[in-house]
Amino acid sequence: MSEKYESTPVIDALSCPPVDFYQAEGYAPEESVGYLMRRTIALLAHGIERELEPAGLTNAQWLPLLKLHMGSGSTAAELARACELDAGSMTRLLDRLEAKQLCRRIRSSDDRRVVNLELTDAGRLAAQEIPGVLCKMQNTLLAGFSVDEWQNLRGYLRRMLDAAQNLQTPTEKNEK
Amino acid sequence: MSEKYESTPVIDALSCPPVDFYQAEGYAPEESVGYLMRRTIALLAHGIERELEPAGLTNAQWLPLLKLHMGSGSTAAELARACELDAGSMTRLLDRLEAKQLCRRIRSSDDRRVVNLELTDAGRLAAQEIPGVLCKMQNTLLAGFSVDEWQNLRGYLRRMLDAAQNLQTPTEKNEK
DNA sequence: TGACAATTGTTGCTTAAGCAACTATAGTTT
DNA sequence: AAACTATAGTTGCTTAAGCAACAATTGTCA
Repeated sequence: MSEKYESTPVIDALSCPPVDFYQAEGYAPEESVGYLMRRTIALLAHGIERELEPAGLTNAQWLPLLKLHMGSGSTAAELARACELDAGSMTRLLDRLEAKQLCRRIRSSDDRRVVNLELTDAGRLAAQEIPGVLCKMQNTLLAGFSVDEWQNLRGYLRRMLDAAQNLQTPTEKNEK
Repeated sequence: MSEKYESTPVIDALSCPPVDFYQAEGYAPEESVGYLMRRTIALLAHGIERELEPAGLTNAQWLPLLKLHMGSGSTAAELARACELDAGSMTRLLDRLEAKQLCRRIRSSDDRRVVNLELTDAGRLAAQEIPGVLCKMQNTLLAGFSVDEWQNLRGYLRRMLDAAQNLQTPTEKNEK
């Protein structure tokens, strides 16, 4: 994968030529899309955490609580998968949520391995605040954007995310 | 700088009307720009970590080492600021870097509070690998993008980051 | 039925970030 | 000079994520 421009690069209307946007020599990190996204997400997360602090939720806790509220997973394992989180981390996260009286653990009777999860009234109340905060914060980020710009942006992000997914295992050529 | 749309909101060709892109009712998290960016950054970080593992660097460690190599800070406090990191975290991060023989701590003689930092030969070698990996990974994310699209994207991200910065203290109206 | 495999949840370990308290040193003010 | 203020670095605490090991189940297949 060393030679990027082998032989004659075919440039026509359909195939976009492979562009190297960033190069190791003279690389300025603080101008890269990675840096910009990273900083933006960090500030966004910080803002969300501050808004949800009165509800007793930390940055790590609002996603599981929201997923629980939306019904995307009613057991610990399901919830961990839905949040793309380690099972061990989920155990301890649930410890903290339970300590705050936001949810309950109930051993299942038909499958005695699984723990069913239930929101408490306080948990439901806290969960209801989450979408509003997420929307408000994101609308703030997009202040001044036109609908077209917003759709362009989402398209770009979608494409990058798709590319990032293939980035996990870049060389799976050795499977038949 | 607080009131953007004072009195009667003027909507003409220049000022874009305030659009609420997201609303609490029927909010679908997995389609929002926040979610897309978060996932992309997570996968990107994962990929970078995997690429830098042979160099003995974790995700938390490559930025300080790079900053050190670029000369953006030669003391612990400076480096912490450059990486937007807590001073206490920096202490322990340096503990680990030093344990891996990637950098050295040297007490300054003119200001006996400060600790000057130096890369070891191994540290310099590891640091040199970082920009290439960052570029390669980001170019992968942007595969298929035209230069125009890339510049549009950067513009959008810039604008969001600027908005996110003001999001830190949304109501600083109470200072004279 | 009995051996093996898979799943679920838990716990211990390391890395890591943020906050508060603390010491040591340096600079500033009266 | 003495008092204060600020800065630099460290350490203890909590929250947190990922990994490996483990026990308790459940499912599968010979």
